[in-house]
Amino acid sequence: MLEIPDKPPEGAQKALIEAGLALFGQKGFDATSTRELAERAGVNLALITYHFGGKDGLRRAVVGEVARRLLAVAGAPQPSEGLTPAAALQRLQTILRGVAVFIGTAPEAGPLVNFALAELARGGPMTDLIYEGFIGPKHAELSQLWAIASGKNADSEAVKLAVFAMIGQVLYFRLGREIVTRKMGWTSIGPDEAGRIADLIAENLRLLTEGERE
Amino acid sequence: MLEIPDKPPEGAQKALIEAGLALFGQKGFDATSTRELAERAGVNLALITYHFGGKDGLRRAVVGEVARRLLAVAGAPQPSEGLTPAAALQRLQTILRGVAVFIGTAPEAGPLVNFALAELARGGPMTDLIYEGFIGPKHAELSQLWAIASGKNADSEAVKLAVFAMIGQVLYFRLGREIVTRKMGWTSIGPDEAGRIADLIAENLRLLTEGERE
DNA sequence: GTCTATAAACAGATAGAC
DNA sequence: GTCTATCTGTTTATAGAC
Repeated sequence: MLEIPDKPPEGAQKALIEAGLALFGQKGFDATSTRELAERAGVNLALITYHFGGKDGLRRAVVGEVARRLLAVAGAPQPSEGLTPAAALQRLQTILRGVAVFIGTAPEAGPLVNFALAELARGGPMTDLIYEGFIGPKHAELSQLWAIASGKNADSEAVKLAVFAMIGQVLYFRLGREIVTRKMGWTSIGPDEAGRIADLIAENLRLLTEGERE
Repeated sequence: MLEIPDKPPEGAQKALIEAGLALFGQKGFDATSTRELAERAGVNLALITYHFGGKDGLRRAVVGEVARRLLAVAGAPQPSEGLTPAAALQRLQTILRGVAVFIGTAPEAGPLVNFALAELARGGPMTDLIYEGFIGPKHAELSQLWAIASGKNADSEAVKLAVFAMIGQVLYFRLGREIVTRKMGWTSIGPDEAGRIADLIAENLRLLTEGERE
């Protein structure tokens, strides 16, 4: 059974997971050899099998670590009952701004998000862990906030789809990072650029939820 | 020099490109062996090297074919001068609805989009071809339409970013297809579901552009 | 252009010493 | 827990017959 670890790993395990996170995210799982992983982690090749049972076991461990970190970035879900529409909108904006700045500027965000997206796109067995541990609860929280802000029902199809569209807006700035920087004439996405992206998304949220309320 | 082919390939080359499109998109480039490619294409293994110079040459050929098909789906850019804001909005909605339905329901869309996104996320040499041949021109057209519909300047940062956010909304419904179907309680994304997604995006476009105009 | 046969390198995994 | 040395299968690429 797959689980999300409570505590960060240590020693050789930590080094291997770190190497897996970087290399899997950058080059993809299949393009990364066990020898590369061991070299990058500074440990012996045989330790992959010893600690994780094999390369695929390391993948599972990396997924668990990804879920753990995403949860930390997104913050624990908070009850949203009793919020006014304006307060719900503000909390939505705060959450998405934090995510936008994180995926735009945090050095470790690139491989982490790339790895998570690749796992999700494949729809393989790792999807479950990422979904149940992170996306499921977070989506529910966002849906409730969106429902309050827009005056609609949290369980309605419109609200659930709207939350997906909102997530897509944020993620594309990581996935299409090459395209974005090129088209915008930026050299990279730093704090300034991530801030402007966050501003746009926050404003879009306001327009969408207020428009829905009328 | 990489080029977008004018005409579809034939014979063994076509069969190999078709196999590459399906397998690269589904399993990823590195996870696909040349033997699988040859078997699926129904041709001899050695023909990959003969026709494309190796596995990586086949990847290039597949990218060219992807760009060719995406161009065909999105349609040739049309001049947008003289359009009223309402007409520009309607054309935006038509284009995005077409793309949403295509990536939601076309059987070949999954591997094709997955492959293109994987290439873009990697930011490797294939990015150039996809960007210059497809995304660049299309983004310019969408920006002009958005500018007219929202009353802003097509070269402004706000408009260019808004177009990226819009593209992200559409793409996530393919990338996160597993998550979407699960969360929505759908068994798959068929014409009905794709239509409802398109409706949402069209409505979002209206709210965003009209909101900006005020 | 297409095939068979094979080369040369690389993959992931493991036995056994320490 | 960590290491060396090695096994076994697979990978891509190619030489050469047809």
